[in-house]
Amino acid sequence: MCGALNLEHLAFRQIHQTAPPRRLIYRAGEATDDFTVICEGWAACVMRLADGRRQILSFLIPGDTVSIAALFKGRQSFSVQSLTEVRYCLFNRFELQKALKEDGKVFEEIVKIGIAEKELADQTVVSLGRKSAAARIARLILLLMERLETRGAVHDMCFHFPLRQQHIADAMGLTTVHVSRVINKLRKDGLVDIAQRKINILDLAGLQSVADER
Amino acid sequence: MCGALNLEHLAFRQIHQTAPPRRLIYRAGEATDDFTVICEGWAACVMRLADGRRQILSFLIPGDTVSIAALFKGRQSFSVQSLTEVRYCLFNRFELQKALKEDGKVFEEIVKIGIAEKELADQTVVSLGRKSAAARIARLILLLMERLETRGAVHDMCFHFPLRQQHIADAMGLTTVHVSRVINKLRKDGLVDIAQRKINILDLAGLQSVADER
DNA sequence: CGGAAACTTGATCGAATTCAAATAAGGTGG
DNA sequence: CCACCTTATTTGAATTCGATCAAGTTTCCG
Repeated sequence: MCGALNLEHLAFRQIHQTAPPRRLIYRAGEATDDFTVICEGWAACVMRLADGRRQILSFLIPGDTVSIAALFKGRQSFSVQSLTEVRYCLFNRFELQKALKEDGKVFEEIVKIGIAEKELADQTVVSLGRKSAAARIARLILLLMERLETRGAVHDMCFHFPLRQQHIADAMGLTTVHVSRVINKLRKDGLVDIAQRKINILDLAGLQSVADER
Repeated sequence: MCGALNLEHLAFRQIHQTAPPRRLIYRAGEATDDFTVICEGWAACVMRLADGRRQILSFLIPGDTVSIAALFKGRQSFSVQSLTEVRYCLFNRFELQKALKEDGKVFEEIVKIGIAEKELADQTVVSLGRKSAAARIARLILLLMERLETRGAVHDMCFHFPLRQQHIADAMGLTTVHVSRVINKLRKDGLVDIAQRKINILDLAGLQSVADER
């Protein structure tokens, strides 16, 4: 099962691969003819700065394609790293390009994914530009929940949540120290329970109102 | 002349329009069958928050298309506002969709623009997430210069720069007060000269090194 | 010329960072 | 299964970058 991108019915060459946690799956700038879909586990698109700090552009969950840009450019400006053990599959980008020109369904699918990528990036810009640390983290959790829900990975307001505080910090432009403080506040306020790589949303409305704060 | 997107050779219905400064060209969420290209002047893609504050997602300069998403979805999550007087032209999105399926050149053109949109958004995320106010502003100026250069709008390190400090603040997640202080610092350090809606880059290397700071 | 919008400047405040250490959680080899 | 070592998380104190508040001043237009 490959979730969001439905390519099984096409007789594509698919190469299935597995990576352990914290493995570089793709190095920024490298040429590649692979188009990657995450089948299992979590990964992240990461921009590394000159001084060694990182900015995580997005988290990839099962069903996510890494980037439509790779499909047409064969190259990306960010790296991709596994967060958990990840199973992913590679399509040849030229085969897929050919297919999307011949099959309107595939074309639409790819367009939809590209648009979603951009909309997610825009949401991130709004978070980083105009939201407090607490609101950013609440938004991140809610957005991940939404995306996981469409893939049937949320049950009773609970879902697998393998992000370290370092990942949240690198995605939301914060430090781990501050992420720790904010998450503990969310805990004390009875909004979420995070433990053992799982999250339980205890008060959805409350979390949403934190996300809507400035 | 429509700059980046070359559609003149196609016999499209084009509707040319003009908007005075500070006019809403498109309201977030509205359905439309127009695909918009900026021909002259500057505009901005704007996300409005519940409390009235704004986040500018990107600036549009001559030759820019407003958004590839509009082409396929007929709807966007952000508004578009003119900053200066703007001349823009509207294509019918269905005609253009048809054309890009028939003409590989148009298809490639559109794909390239879509990828550039996403890469620009990613750069903004890095700025907002991990850069100081000075570095953000320096990066913004340099990025705008790059884009304007490809359109031949930079001469002797000078270009038209109609952004108010409020625009810079709304794009870079800052306040106007702080933007003023930072810009004056850049001035005092002899890096740039901004006056009369024009900018002159006095010390490119210096500005770049500010942009590369944390 | 007059009024509004944009910019500047100073003083104060506050959210998030930095620095430093302690504690907890996880993973590994014996 | 435990001892050990590494990686995460938590907590406190001090600092800082940028926000806020509050006037001035300048620029821009009609």
